[in-house]
Amino acid sequence: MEGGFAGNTGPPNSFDKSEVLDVKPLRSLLPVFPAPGATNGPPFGTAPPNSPFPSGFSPFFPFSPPQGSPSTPVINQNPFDSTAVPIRSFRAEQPTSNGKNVHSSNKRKLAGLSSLKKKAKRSNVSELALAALSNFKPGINAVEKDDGDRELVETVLMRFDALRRKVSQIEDSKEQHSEVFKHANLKAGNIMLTKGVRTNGRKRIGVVPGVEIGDIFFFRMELILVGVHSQSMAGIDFMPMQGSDIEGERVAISIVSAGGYEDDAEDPDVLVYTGQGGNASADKEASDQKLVRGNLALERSLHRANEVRVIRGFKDVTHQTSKVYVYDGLFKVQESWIEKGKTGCNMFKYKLVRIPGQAGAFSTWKSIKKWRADPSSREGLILPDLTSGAESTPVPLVNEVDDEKGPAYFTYVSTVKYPKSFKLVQQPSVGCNCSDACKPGNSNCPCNQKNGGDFPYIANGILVCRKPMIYECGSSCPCFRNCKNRVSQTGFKVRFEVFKTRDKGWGLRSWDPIRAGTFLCEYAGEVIEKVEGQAGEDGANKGYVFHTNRVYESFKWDHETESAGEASSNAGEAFNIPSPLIISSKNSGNVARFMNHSCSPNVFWQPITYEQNNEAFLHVAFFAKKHIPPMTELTYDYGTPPESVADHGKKKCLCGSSKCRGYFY
DNA sequence: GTTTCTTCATAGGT
DNA sequence: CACCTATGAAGAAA
Repeated sequence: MEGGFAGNTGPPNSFDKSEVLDVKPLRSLLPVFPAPGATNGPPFGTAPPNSPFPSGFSPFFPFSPPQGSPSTPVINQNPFDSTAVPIRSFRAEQPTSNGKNVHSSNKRKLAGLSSLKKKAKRSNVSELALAALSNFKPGINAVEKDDGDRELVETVLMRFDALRRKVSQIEDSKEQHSEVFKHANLKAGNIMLTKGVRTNGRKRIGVVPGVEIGDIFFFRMELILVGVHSQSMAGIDFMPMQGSDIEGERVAISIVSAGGYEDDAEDPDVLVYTGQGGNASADKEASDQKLVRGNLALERSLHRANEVRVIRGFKDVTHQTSKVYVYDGLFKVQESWIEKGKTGCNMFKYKLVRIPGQAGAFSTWKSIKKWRADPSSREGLILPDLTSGAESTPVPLVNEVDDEKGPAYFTYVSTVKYPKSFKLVQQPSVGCNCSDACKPGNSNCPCNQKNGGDFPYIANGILVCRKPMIYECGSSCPCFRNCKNRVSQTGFKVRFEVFKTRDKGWGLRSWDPIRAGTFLCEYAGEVIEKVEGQAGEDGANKGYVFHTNRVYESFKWDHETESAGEASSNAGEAFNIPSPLIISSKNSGNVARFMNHSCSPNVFWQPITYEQNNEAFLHVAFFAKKHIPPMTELTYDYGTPPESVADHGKKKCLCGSSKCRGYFY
């Protein structure tokens, strides 16, 4: 995969580095850290117990609500309550004809200017929009900035991504090639750092509180924000060695291996990492690497035997152009040597060995890669595709825990079916006039207008924020099937797996790493009338029902600015459902029927409508609440019945979160 | 304190 | 997709 060269797990030429490079001799170092005999007892406070996979999540703490605001109503009957900042109504300036050349020739000069001057060059529009987005309460104190925990890490990551999605949405709505900010992730990261919304900002050796092995990231900025690796591009992060008697001694504390150099990562427990520098660039030829900066720090870490965090980066299978990073735990540098790289220049090599006893992360990814290539190699496989081809992506059925051969019989259907008699509560709406695909910035597009002017999705079908209702393009829209406003109706793209859980029956998880905001699937099944007079509210459908009229715990997912208004700021995350909907997946359904309940879930639902054959139908769509590592069980909050319908219908909850309500329905 | 330098980024193009 | 290039920001070093 990484094209590593075979057999390079040892030093082929152990010649003295000081002969090749003019460096201070390192052998004067005394191995004072750590204490002898203490090398094999790393603190595994973050390792999930009793599970080969990252085990889910600590309680999710939503963003702090505005001071004194009342608790959020869950059902909001006013669809236009949302007071989002109206940034999309602006139109970007046209670029100058030779804007590109001017820009590049000014590059050198601009580099030295203050950010203020650079900003002044941008259009007022972008500045206004960004200023509006920057106007939020940091909600993080000095202690939390220095040292985090699981809640803080999750909150910071979710707030970053909410902001990034919003910046990206603004970027998408601009005219093409207009002179606006690019790189939504950098802009969002910059705002977060400027406002001090970060955690674990104090550098440290070893475990980062709240960051667990197997956690995934989609931007280098995210690594900085939670203190895993505080270099925005460089692969080696280091810090001063405390108590060192050597002037300016620095040890490596984390490295990123992401394909930038010829690393050897065949063995999950051994990483042969290439030092930094020596690459050819626009103004420079390839050269020998020097024993400075990160390389020197790694050399010191070899002598000091300190723990080094390893983050591995891969091409994201679902978004070919971008990368996904996995925190793979603690390693130690075991040896180093110099060898000639492909350019013929000397490269430093560092052999890092994984400290034993840690939960698997990269090893899980390697297994998945094998299953992808040969699905029949999946351990415990019962059925290669339980959808029988109904979905474009197969869904294997596996059981690795007991002898059960599968769930009770049901018919697989990919979408929700309304009975003929169903009384439509929504008028069919007019389609758009967009010829090929609806454009995010087109304020004349009726589909955009129905969505309140904001295009609901950014690239790759990522949801920007929750809405009272999302209106996708329907069959009367002339735009093509691949219009970006048809995310939920084109079927799921995630490589799911239905598996037998240890204590909750069958469950759902994914082979793919999932970004926050990713559309997962809809809740398929038959729309039914309320069943009266039977045990529990669902009667014979019990356990396989979705109700839109249950009480769902409110949570904050969107980026929230102070200017959005105190009183109604949460209203945008309540729903506007014209009339309650009950879907049963008892007899027929899709993968959603296997999703279990959790009181701190990683998935949420969102109502969506689009029209088919001149009738508008409501769909229940599921989206990822946060980044979800592969093989992590997918769960959503089942909610509670509006009245205490039947206490005997409740079940003991096994979600295990500290926010667990004890029961679910 | 300020500026320059280095860096296993990204996104969008061909 | 394998490569190209424009844009770009953090932190260390100067």
